[in-house]
Amino acid sequence: VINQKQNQAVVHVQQSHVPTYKWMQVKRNVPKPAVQKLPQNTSDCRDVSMSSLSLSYASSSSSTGSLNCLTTGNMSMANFNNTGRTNFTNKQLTELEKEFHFNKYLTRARRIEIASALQLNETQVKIWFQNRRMKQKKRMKEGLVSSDNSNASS
Amino acid sequence: VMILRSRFLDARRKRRNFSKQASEILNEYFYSHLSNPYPSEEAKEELARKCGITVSQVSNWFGNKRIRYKKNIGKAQEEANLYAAKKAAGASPYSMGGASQGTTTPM
DNA sequence: TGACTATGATTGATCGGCCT
DNA sequence: GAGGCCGATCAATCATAGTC
Repeated sequence: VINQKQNQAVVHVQQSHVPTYKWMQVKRNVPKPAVQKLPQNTSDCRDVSMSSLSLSYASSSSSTGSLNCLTTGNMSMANFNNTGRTNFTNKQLTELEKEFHFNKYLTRARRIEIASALQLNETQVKIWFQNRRMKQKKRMKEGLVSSDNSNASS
Repeated sequence: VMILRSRFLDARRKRRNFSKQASEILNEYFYSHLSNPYPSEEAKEELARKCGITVSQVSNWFGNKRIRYKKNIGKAQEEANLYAAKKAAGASPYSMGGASQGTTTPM
C-alpha cells in the first residue's frame, strides 16, 4: 500500500506504555459546523418511497430540462446535521440513482443540471457519483452485482 | 426526532459478529502493528482468508478499529497492553504468516 | 423483556496521487 | 495549474447482536 502518512513517528509517550502514533492524531478537515437546522416541515425526507418524480431521462447524457420537478414547496434541500455531513433526501438519492443507471459518468453540463434540480452543489453531485462508482465496483468484486444494478433488497 | 433515519430500511445491513478466533487474529495484527495499522491489500487478503471473511470486511474492521481506538485511547490501551503481553508470552495461537517486521517499534 | 453496550456496515466527504 | 477520477480512509450514524 502507498505510504499514506508514513506514520511510524511517535509523537509523544503517554503515561501508559503505549505510545501515541501519528495516525492516532490524524484529523480530517470536517466540513463545517453547519448550523443549519431545518424546520419541522422537512419531516422525513428520507422516507418518501421513491414515488412520483416524473423525470424524463434520455438514456444518454444531455437531456435538457428533465429534472426540474423536485423543488416542491416544503422539501427543497438536503439536511445537515451538526457534523456538517449532508443527509441526502430520499428524493435526491432516488434521482441520483436514476441518473447513475443511465450514466456512470457525468458531463459538466449534466452535473450542473442535476445539482440545480436537486439543490445540491456540483461537488456533492460529483462526489456522489464517484462514491457510487466505487460502491458498484466493490459490490461487483464481491459478486453481489452482475454488472449493472446493485439493488440487493427483496 | 426528525433524525431522518430509516436508511432504506437497510435489509442488507444484516450482520453477524465475527468468530472469536477471527477477532483474535484481527486484534493481534492490529496491536502488533499499532504504529501503523494499515494493512496492505495483500495483508488484508491474508487476514480475510484466515478469518473467513471478505477483504471488505477486513477493511471495515480496521476502519472501525482505528476510529474507535482513537475515540477511547484509554480503554483501547488496556487492550493494547493486553495484546502486547500476550505477544510477549510468545504463544500466538493465530500466527500471522507473512510480513512480520518491526512490530509496534515504539521508537 | 427492556435498557445499554459492542460491533459490523454504510456513506458523505477528505486526502494524496495520477492523469489529461 | 486546474479539475476529475481512483483508492483508501475518516467520521458519524445506523441497525443488529450480545449482555445484564
